[in-house]
Amino acid sequence: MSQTLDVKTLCLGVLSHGPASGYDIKKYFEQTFSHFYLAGYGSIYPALAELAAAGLVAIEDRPHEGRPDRKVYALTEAGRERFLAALRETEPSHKVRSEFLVLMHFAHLLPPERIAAILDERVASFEHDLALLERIAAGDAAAEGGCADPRRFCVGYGLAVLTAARDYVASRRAELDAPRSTPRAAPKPAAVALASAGPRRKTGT
Amino acid sequence: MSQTLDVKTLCLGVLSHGPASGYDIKKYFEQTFSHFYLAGYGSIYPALAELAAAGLVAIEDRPHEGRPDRKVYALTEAGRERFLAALRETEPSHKVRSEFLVLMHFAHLLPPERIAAILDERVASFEHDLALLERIAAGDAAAEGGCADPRRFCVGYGLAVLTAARDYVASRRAELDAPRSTPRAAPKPAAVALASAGPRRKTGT
DNA sequence: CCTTACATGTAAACCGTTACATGATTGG
DNA sequence: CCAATCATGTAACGGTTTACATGTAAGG
Repeated sequence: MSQTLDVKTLCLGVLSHGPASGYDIKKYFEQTFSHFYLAGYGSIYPALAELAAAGLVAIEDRPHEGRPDRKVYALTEAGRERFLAALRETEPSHKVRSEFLVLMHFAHLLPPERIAAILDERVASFEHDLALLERIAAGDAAAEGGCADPRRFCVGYGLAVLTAARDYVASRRAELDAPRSTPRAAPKPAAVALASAGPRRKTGT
Repeated sequence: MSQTLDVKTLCLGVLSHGPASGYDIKKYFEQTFSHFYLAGYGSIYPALAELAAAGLVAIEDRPHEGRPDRKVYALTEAGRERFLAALRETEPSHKVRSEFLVLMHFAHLLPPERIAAILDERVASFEHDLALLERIAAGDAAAEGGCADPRRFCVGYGLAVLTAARDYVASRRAELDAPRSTPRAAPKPAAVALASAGPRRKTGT
């Protein structure tokens, strides 16, 4: 079992939906994988070159005037088999790398304005991602094709998790603006429930 | 603004809580950062060596009999400043790399048993992480020190997000065992609700 | 006019993971 | 007796990110 799925394999995966250029593949990554996998041109183009050298994809050159030739890649039978084999051997790991949470862990070392700015930015970012997913969900509902089904899991996952994340961060952000009432007084049930899921009354002062 | 926070900087951060050995630091990473940052010995030890060479940490050698000498690292003033500067310059990014979601995206290419196994494993993994966070939350509540406060945000975040993730995956897993009712009937309001984050009564057995 | 989108690629730097190497003590 | 814990480190490998390099066409 290989722990990781590299860009090369992901390119095969994208091409399993149909032929595409490197540029198209990048677009696909951005639209569909953006909330769980990232790849830039710097990894996609070399990956495609290696795949072509290995006979896993076929290239069709479509000359453009002015623009560089558009190279359209298509999965070969060998490529399809390789991709299925890779899926079979891949462990379903799930990793987060969050500078945001590290910063919040060390929040006591940062000025309050910075904390507020960080939280604002994160809420905005989550909302941006949510908007993207909602557009996809709406499109799927309209299309109603069988092919939309497999994607739905990931979209639903993203909506569920991002919503929870946004709500949590937003509620903590709101606390920063209204700290006067109870700097650390007892009840404040909403915040408590949020922070720990284990209700915990601070024995005030 | 540097996009990323490397292991070197994170070591400074851990040491800002007090002196520790490389071994201790790894433990800290596992216990406290596990759901948003990973680091192994292979990156921690070289990082500490570089930090020492740069004068950002001081080493105190504590000879042990039998065991290799325990090297306890402590932040120097220069180290503390460097860490604060790094925090100031760090963007609060937040990235996910999920082989799990990639596999689910291509679920139509995998046998149903595999899908079931993947979902089961992921639910188990989320529950493992949740148990860890709940232990921390419980410990914090007991300790009740001022130092617990900054950590609380991250623990609360983890609880909120992991709970949502676990619930979503578990509900989808349950559907696999009871798929007969509506293979592809027209409206299917339940499925829509599910895909968009609604917790959902399992249409029992 | 200027920015965005289209379109492909290379090279080097940077980092992290993995595997290797060593070895005593404690608890089941 | 075997596994886990304590404890540190190196070297090779693999992979991604970043910066560089080039150029047209359409739309605001």
